[in-house]
Amino acid sequence: MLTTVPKLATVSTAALAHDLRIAVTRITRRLRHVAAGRSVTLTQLSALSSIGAAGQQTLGELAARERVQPPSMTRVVAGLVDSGLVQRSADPRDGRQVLVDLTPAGRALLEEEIGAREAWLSTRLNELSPDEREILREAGKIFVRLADDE
Amino acid sequence: MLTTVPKLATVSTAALAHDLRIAVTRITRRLRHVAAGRSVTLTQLSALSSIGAAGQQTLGELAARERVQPPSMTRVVAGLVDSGLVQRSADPRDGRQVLVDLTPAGRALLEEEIGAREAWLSTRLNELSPDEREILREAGKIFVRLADDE
DNA sequence: TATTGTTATACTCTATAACTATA
DNA sequence: TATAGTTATAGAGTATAACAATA
Repeated sequence: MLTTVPKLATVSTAALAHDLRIAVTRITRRLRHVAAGRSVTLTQLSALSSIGAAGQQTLGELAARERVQPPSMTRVVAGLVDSGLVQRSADPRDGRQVLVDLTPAGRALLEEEIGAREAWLSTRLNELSPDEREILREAGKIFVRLADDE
Repeated sequence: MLTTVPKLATVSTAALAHDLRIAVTRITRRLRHVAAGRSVTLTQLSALSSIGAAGQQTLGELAARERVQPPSMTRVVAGLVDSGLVQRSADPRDGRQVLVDLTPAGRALLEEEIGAREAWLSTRLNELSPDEREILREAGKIFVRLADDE
């Protein structure tokens, strides 16, 4: 069951918001649980993905892209550097800034992660109908748009 | 941008899984940020919602329903009890068990939260098209189903 | 003086292991 | 001995405040 007041769910945006909060909370819990024990955490994977998508960038840019505060990103990057997946270098033009980029190992892991068809979520998605997958594909785009909203 | 390898996103389930992980990570981050400073956290709201939906139940049942381990639920419930939103009582038939239920304040808060049209997510959802809201409604159902999957 | 990033600290969320109370 | 829940502890994820280095 998705909501405490099922009838509202079909008519009210506020109820949809409530249902979505619960749904997102639960799926996140499950994804983090499944991710436990893997080589990178969900947060690290998200950062890795952003670096892969946008290429070498400053830590501040990466924090903004990931919508976290700089101190949080400092910690995430430190973990990735420790794992050999990301490298830091000084910005030759501005000594205050730190440039981050994927190492070859980081790029390999990112691609392996994308291609990991045996992953829990991939398996579950394969059990869905094409229509349901299309819904999730569109929902993912909307979520990212909402998350990026000012 | 949703993925590092946009072309794959339209053809591969694995890539969809990756995109969804990122999307869910980001929207969760945003929702938690928006929730900060409110009276209950997302986790507490989720538990409150489960108690509201299923009524008085044991702590173990609630933990199972929320898909967390009992120690985690002990802490969540302790916070809710401290806030006066949930009450605990001994099960008269089995002294080992603890029954939890909403207090009137808990029920009121849950309903207020559901009806909080001014909330960030509600506002954003209202800016979407009806079709987009329908996608999110369906996606929410699928997420809950996936999260409950064995 | 303003900006970039780091360190220190704290709070939420969750887990496993060890323990207590009851059955 | 088995079960329900709690306590102790730990790790991930995030934040704000204070600081250092550079511009």
